[in-house]
Amino acid sequence: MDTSTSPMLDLDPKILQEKSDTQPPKKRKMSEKTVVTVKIEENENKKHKSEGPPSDAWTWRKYGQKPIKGSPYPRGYYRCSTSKGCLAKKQVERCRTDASLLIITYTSSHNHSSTKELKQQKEEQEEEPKVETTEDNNNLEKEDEDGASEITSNFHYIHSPVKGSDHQDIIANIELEEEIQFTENLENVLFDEEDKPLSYPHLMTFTTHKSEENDFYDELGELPTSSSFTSFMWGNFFEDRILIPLP
DNA sequence: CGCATTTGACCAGCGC
DNA sequence: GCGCTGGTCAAATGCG
Repeated sequence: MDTSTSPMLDLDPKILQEKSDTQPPKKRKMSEKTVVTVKIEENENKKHKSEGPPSDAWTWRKYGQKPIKGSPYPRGYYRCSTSKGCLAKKQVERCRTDASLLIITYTSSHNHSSTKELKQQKEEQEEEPKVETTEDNNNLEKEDEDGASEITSNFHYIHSPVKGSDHQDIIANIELEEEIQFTENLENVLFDEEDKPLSYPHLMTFTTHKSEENDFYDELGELPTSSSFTSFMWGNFFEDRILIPLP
């Protein structure tokens, strides 16, 4: 990893788009990366396990997994399968020294709306021609404004200004400051306009199926394949993401 | 039967 | 130039 990436970079999604378009597709040195650290509190000890399958937001298809040097945990490679031509990808790995931390690296951006958004748009169009743009930003912001609930999720979301290989230090530093903020964001995103919970049942204490899978991952040190919570991350992504252009 | 996941092989960038 | 490592591909397998 690079030790020279700056955490304070342009956050304009438009710039992201432009850069992505002009950058040649290289295997490494991707044009933009957004790194998000997710803290998974396992105090319930796999009891809540809950990784419900993705439904509302984007769906991700796993296309690879590789053991990462220096980390006991493998890194999973996911591609957005919501839309055929979507270039969005993400990498999910566990923090080397703290298995309760997931480091999610997003690459590229979605060129489509999430299924949830599509549904929302459709409903809006049918019921009432709201004067509202269909841009991702607006939709996501709208979500953010709605529904504050008291969900204290089992995840804490932490933005990580990627720096070097030592995520731990960074995480330790930013966790206290940003945890609160992310908890708030999470609460907001978890609900849509009607205060109905969105597709993050696993974030709540509700128990759904797929629990065995989570167990399996926990035991093997694998990464949760559930994409719903990372889909949520995309929601926050547009507001708080950190772009990390590589040199 | 179709789709998602798994997993080993392959390819290419990067550092020495 | 070579070796290492990360990232992607694709066949096999599993699941709904």
